[in-house]
Amino acid sequence: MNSENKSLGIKELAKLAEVSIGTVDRVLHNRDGVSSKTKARVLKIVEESGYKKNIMASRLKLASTSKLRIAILVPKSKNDWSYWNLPVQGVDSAIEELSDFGISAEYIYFDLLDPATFNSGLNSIFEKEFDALITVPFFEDECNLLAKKAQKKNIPVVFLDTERKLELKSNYICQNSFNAGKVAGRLLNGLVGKEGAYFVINILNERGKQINNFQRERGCRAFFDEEYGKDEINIHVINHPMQGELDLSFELQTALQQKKPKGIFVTNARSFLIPKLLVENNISDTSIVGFDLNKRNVTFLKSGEIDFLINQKPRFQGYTAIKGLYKFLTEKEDSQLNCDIPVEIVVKENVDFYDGHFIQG
Amino acid sequence: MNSENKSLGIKELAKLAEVSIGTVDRVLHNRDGVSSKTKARVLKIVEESGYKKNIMASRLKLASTSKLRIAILVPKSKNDWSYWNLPVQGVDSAIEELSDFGISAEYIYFDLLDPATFNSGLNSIFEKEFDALITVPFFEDECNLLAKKAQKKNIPVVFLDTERKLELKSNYICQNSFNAGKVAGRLLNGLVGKEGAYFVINILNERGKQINNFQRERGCRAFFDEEYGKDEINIHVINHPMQGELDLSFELQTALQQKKPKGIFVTNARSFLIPKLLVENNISDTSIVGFDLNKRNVTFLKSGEIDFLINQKPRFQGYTAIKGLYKFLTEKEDSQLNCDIPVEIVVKENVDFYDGHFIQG
DNA sequence: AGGTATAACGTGTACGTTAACGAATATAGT
DNA sequence: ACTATATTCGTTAACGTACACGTTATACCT
Repeated sequence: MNSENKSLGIKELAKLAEVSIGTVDRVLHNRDGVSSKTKARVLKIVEESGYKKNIMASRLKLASTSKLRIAILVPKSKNDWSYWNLPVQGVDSAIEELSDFGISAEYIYFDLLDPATFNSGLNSIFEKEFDALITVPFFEDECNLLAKKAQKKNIPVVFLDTERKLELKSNYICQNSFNAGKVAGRLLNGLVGKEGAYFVINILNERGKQINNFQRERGCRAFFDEEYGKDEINIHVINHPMQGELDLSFELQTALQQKKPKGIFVTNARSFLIPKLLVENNISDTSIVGFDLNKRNVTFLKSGEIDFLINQKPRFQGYTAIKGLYKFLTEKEDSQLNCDIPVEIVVKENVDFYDGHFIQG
Repeated sequence: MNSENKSLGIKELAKLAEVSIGTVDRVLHNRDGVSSKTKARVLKIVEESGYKKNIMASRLKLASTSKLRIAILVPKSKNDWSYWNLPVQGVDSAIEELSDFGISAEYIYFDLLDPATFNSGLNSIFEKEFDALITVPFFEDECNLLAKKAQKKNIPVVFLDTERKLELKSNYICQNSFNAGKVAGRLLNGLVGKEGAYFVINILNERGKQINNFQRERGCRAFFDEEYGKDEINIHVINHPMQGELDLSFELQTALQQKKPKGIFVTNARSFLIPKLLVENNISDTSIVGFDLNKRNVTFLKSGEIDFLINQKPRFQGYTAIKGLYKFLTEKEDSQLNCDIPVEIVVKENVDFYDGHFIQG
C-alpha cells in the first residue's frame, strides 16, 4: 500500500503499466479483451499503487447512462403515522442525499396478512431488473425463495427490522431483540427491585413479527437469570392475541387482578394499551417498558405512565440500508450492509431529540 | 418549484434562457460580465426550474484545482485513550468518506491549561487561509475574538462539545447539558426513589469545561423540582477540584461518611473514581450515573458498580461537523452545522453496541 | 473615420471514469 | 499466400461543472 494521497487515477496507472487507459479500464472492470500478461502487469500496478477509483467521476459518467435502481418492498401503511412509514422516510432522505449520484428508489407494498401479495411484489421486482432490494423477512418460506433467486440473479438484498435465520446468509440491518430484552430487564429491575411481580406481555397481532416478541422475552428472562440466578425471579408471561383494536382477554384481566404487577415489559409497540388497563383494574405503582416512539407511547412516556421506551430507530434503518447499498453497488464494499442498531433507551427527558433528527431516530 | 427529477443541468438552463452555458455559469456564481436583463432572465429560469447543481460534476472539477481545507483545533491528547481522540476519529472517518471530493483536514493542538497556545494555533490557522474551522469553545474571550475574525474573513466555524454563549451567533454540535442533567436525574430517581440522599459531584479539573458540569447539575436539580416540587428533594452538591490523579478532599470524605448517599450523579467523565471511594468508606447500595464511555467507566458499568453512563457521542460530533461543513461549503446549506446530540443512555447490556460503531458512538 | 477600451457573451478544455468504436495484430481456414 | 475472423489494444467522446480565454458589440475618445 502506498500511503501518498496524491490520489492517482486511471491515467497514471496506464502510464505506469505502459498501456492505454482503455486497457486499464478493461482490467479494472475485468472485461475481456486483454491478454493475460498485460492483465497481470496492470493488476500488479493497481495493487502496488493502492489505486482507488474516483467515485465522483465514476458516478458522473454512469449516472447518465444507467441509474442504480433500488426496490423497497414493505408492508402497506394503514395511515400516515404507521410504523412502516418510518423506514421509508429514512430511505427517502438517503435517496435525496444521493440523488446526484444516479440512484433511485421504487416502493412496492404488500399486505402483512397475505404472503401472496409479498410474492407478487417480489415477482414484479425481479421482472423489472432492479439493482438491489430492501425488504422485511416476515414470511419465512417466501424469504428463503427470495434469497435464492436474488443470489442467482446476483442482486443484493437487505432485510430490515427483524433478523430471521434463513437458509442463505443474508444482510440484516436491525436491532438485536435478545439484547433489547436484556436492556428492558435491567431497566425494569432498576425501577422495581428484586421483589414485586414481573410481567412480560406479548401482544401478538401480526404474524411473522412474533419472532421479535419472543426474542425480547427471552432476553428479559436472561437478564434476570444472570442477575439473580436461573429462575430465581418469576416472570409471568402473557401471550395476548389481538385482532381488533382493544380486545382484552379474560386471561389478561384476571392475571392483572391476581398478581398485581410491579413491572411490565411489553414486547412490541403497543405498550400504550397498558396504562388504561391498570387504572381500570385499580393497580398503581407499576413500571412499564415498551418499544417504539409512536404517538400514544410518547404521550404516556411524557405523562409518566410509561417509564422507558426502546427505540429501534426505524428511520435510521432505512437510511442506513440505502447508504450501505450505495456503497456496495459502487465500491463492492459490503461492510455496511450488516448493522446492529443500538438499543436506544428513551425517557421523557430525551425523547424530544429523537423525533426531529431522523438520522439518529 | 418543479418536482420533476429529470435533474436538468446548466446546459438545459442555457437553452431555456437562450444564452450560453458560460453566461449561466456567470449568473450562478454571480460573477460580473453579464447584463442585468439577461441576469434576471437566467435567474428566473433557475428559480422556476428548481435547478440544483450536480455536486459530483462540480467537485470533480474543483477538487483538481482547489481542495477544501478544514482546520481542526483541539486539545492536545495526553495519551491514546484520551477523550479528545474521539472527535478526531470521527473527523478522520468523515474525511476518509469524502476524500474523493477534494476535502482535507489539518490538526492543530493546544494546551487546555494555556489559552496562549489556543491563540497561537488560531493565528497560524488564519494565516494559512483555511476554508473552515472546527474547535471547542473553552476560552471565552479568545472564542469571541475568533468568532469575529472568522466572520470578517467569512469562514465558517463549528464548535464541538460545549455550548458557550458567545457575542456572535455561532454553530454548535454538542449535547444539551441541561437536558443531560435532567435525564441523569430521572435515571437516579428511578433507582433510588424519593427517599435517600442525592449527591451531585462536580469534579473540576479542566478550566473552561466547567460550563458543562454546572449545566448538568442545574438540569438534575430541575428534574427533581419538576417531579416533586421546588426544593422538595435535597441535593448535596460537592465541587471537588482536582489536579493530580486521585486527590480526595476532606470535604468529600466527610460528606460521604455523614450523608450516606443513595444516588450519585457525577457531572463529568470521572465517575470511575467513585466506586472505590464507596468501598473505602463502607457505603453500599448506592447508584451512580456518570458521563462518557471511557475504559474505566465502562469497566465499572459492566461490573455493576456504575448504573448508567450518558454518551456524548464524541466521534459522532466530529463526524457530523465535517459532513455539515462539507455540505455548507459545497451547497451553502448550513442546516447541518447546528446539531443537538441526543442524550444517549448506556447500560451494561447495550454498551457493546456503542464501542464499535463510531457513527453512532 | 479610425482606433481603443470595456462590457457582454460564447467557446473550448479540463476534471477522472466509462464504454463504444475502430485500428492493429494474431490465428485460422482454404 | 490470401482472406476471414478473433484477439488485443488505443482513441475518443461523453457525463455536468468551472473557468480561462476568445470573440463580438457597443461606447467613447482623438
